[in-house]
Amino acid sequence: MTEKKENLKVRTRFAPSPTGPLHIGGVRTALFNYLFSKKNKGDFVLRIEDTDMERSKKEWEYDLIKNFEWLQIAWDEGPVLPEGGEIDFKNYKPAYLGQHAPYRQSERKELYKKYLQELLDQGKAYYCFCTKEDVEAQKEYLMSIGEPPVYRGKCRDLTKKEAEECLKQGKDSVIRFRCPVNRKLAFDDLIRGRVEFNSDIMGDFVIAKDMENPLYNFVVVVDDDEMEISHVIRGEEHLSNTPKQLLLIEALGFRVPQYAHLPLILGTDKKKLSKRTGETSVAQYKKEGYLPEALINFIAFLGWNPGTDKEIYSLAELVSDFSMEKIQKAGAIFNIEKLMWINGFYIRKKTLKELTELLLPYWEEAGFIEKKSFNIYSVKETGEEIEFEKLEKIAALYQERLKKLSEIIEFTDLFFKKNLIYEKELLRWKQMADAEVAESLKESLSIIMGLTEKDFNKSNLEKILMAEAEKMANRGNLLWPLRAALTGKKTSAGPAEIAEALGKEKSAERIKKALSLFS
RNA sequence: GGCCCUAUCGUCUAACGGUCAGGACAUCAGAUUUUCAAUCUGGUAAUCAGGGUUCGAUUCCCUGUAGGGUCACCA
Repeated sequence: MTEKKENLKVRTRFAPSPTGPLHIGGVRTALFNYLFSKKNKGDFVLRIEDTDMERSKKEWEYDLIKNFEWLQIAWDEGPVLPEGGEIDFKNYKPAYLGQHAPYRQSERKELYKKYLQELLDQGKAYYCFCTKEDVEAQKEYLMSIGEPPVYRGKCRDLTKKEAEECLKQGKDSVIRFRCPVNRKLAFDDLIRGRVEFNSDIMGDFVIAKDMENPLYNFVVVVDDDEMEISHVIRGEEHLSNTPKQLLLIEALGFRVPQYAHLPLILGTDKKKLSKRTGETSVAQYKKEGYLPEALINFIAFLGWNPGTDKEIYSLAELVSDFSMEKIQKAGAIFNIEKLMWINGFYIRKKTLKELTELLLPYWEEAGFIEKKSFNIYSVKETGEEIEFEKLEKIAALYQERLKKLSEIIEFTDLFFKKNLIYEKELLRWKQMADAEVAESLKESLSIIMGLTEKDFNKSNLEKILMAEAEKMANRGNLLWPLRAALTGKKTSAGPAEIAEALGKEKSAERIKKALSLFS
């Protein structure tokens, strides 16, 4: 039964259930499957496990595909988004790419039925008519005496005739797998090495509610075989499902794939990453302004590393350097600090145009600007027009300050607001007296007014400003009140660059406003 | 509770059985700065415990401890 799929093409799969938003753990599993298959010139398959019709939703399936598109993780086979705009989820059906379509389990029921019937006919599976309550009570009892809580009902000894009789009477039933007694089940996990289980710990588990509703452990085995999956790479939470699947594979006469159980991604509480201990949905990270390349780079390094000091990796580089042997065995805590650092790094790497384009939706979302025509936006609060190049200048000021794109809102509101609201005290640098602050602002104002519209740029401003500032006891005496007047903030980029981005008129206006606080 | 998995700085991790136990993030100090950021320099910081095996264990073995996963008519 341990005949391996050697010499076969490498084929991996990611098989999510569309029961919620795509989460980080899912991305990691998908990523490693993708990397391994690409590294080995193989195929990567996406299969939608929607056998649980109650919990599965097409919206989630759509969300999943959308997010992978954003992450740029592409599959060779599986569902792809239909062309066109609005999605009607009631009738939503993806197109399928590949030889083994459909890739949705809900559309593959005939296949499962065939194998289910086969197991039933061979007596390897049987109908069970025990009530949920009875099974539950038995489990609790077994647990209380320290035995494995497995099904040891009587239905396994029912003759086919008796079973048929019960079926005819319309008794509630499920289909169980006849689990062999005291069988050693071993496999060589690519990450963990040899792992052994005894068949007695699982009892006769349920493989289908009925002929129409097969369950996870059964369908996985059928699909993986039918789709010729060579390597099953999945989270460690599936480790204990493996012996059940091994048994099913044997019963159905399938070939055993190679298994690789990935360490879990942990929350700060060291438990499996969940909503409680940190954001888990990819969509949320996207919304906050994490770049896909940062997320991929970061997630790849959760439980894997190339064995060198290189830490910045594109998806393509990951493919070429990936190796299963370098995968960690222990779980890894999702460390948001490092993600932020990597994200900041990738933000700094963007061209100004790219960055500005990425920021546009955030400014629009915040209600700062509105697109008017190609390259022209209007500032909503003032009605002024602002062209893309100007927005680029603003973006440039914050490129090295951003850790995530959404931060741009709090950084740049000053460019889009009519009036700034701040305390008078903000304008004071160290121990300056009121009169000194006013004097300083007047000096700045005259410098600004002294420049023509044409000469009003960062380098000219900096030259004059610094020359003046040097004359003072402390450069801050000139620079701080000016910067504070222009921005209304404790922290920001330098005054010259802010003034340039703001423009002469607006800069002057802001200084006058600040000055008015001292009269 | 049964079964299974795991264990190096706070975090992610490197180290054919021989290294001053290395790197990155975070942190601290310094340089640069009007502020913040970025950048540069430097520092603090780890082999879970106890037994073996060995000339020599972070590394191999055992026991313990701790953490995690899983025991559905979910996946």
